[in-house]
Amino acid sequence: MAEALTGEAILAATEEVLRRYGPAKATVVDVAKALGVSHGSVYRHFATKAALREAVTKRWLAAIHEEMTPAFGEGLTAAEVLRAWLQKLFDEKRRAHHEDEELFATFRTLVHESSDIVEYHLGHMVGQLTRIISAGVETHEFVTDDVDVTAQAVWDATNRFHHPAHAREWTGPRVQEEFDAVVSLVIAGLRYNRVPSAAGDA
Amino acid sequence: MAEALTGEAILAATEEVLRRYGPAKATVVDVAKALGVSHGSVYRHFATKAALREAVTKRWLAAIHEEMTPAFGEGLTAAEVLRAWLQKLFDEKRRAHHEDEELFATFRTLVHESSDIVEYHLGHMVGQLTRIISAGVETHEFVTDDVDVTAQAVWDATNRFHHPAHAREWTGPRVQEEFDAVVSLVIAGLRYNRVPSAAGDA
DNA sequence: CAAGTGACAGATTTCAATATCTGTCAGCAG
DNA sequence: CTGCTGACAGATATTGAAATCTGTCACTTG
Repeated sequence: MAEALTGEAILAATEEVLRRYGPAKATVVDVAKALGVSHGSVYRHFATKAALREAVTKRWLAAIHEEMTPAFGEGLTAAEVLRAWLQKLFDEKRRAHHEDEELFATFRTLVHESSDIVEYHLGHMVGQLTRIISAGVETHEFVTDDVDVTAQAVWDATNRFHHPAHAREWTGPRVQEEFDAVVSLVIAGLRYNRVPSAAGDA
Repeated sequence: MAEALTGEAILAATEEVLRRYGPAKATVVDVAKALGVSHGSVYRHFATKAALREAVTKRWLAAIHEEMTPAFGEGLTAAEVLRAWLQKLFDEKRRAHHEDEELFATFRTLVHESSDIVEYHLGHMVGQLTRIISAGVETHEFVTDDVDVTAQAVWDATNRFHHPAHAREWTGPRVQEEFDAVVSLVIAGLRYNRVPSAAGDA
């Protein structure tokens, strides 16, 4: 018998099986087979198939989170940082959609079931937006009454360019242009935004 | 034999059948049965089942288009007209989602197949946005280089609140608040979009 | 005794036979 | 002639029996 069976080894094997068969066909028995153990052993580490699937997705999202740290830097305006961040997110999602097709489909499944992993992911992403917007508010580049509400609004407004339900639309020739237009509109809005309750007008 | 079989009668019967069975179960034979004719007769008026389904949806969308004429009026700012229009659209979609559940599902199916009816619908909606934004540009309330691109951007930015893929999210308690935040951000953006000189921040 | 096994019950999926549906068309009735 | 019918071929959907999968647990093994 080789090394002890670790959670990490199971996750790696599951990812492999998921890539090969896709979320619809991958079974716990397949994972066990890939590891050369009985499926009962897998259940010693992960209580249910859903838990296993979520753990794999969590691992996958962690890599994306790593990538998605805002690039604050010398002489960059908050608007530039925000645009770059949103662009990177869009690029990353597009890449994942057609390169990690099967894992992406797993992620889409989780979104559909609105698991707490997804909730955590959304919280993380909106949190990064909050950081960027706060930085802009501090330099008076952006104006807003409530950074959290505004960060959520920016997330929602760019929904079409990161929500997996719209992944099929990401291949069209006009998408980048449409993305740019939305981001420009959003950035313009950040320069002079008030939440509804406090909204004055021109 | 009763009256002649008209396209209109077939559409009404189809809508009824669709409401009763839903898009997954409704068949052309069901429609013919409801009309007391053979299904061959239905094919005399509509070349395929898809054409029939699209015609019903077209009819349904026409009613929504009727409803969705922007309410320009004395003393209303373009921002007010825009917000009211978007709110009405959101309300109407939500209503349709839970009252006309089956027809809404048919519409969702069409969106998924990206038929030309949907394309027409989107064109119409973005066209209305163009009208509203143009009016705002004329009174210098809004600023933009390209009204069409901006109208599309407004449509995309509010995607989460009218795209049927997100219908399930429309029931949460926070949705209205999130909708308001996005609309406020968008309206703020329209005031300041792509302006080189003028009104410095704050 | 910690780590893994494999047989088991109930749930879910597969598969192939069967039934139904879509779309066509020759022909019938007014 | 015009509008409708009904039988038909091929495509699609339904169904139920068999196979597989999930999750459990008493038991082996080092």
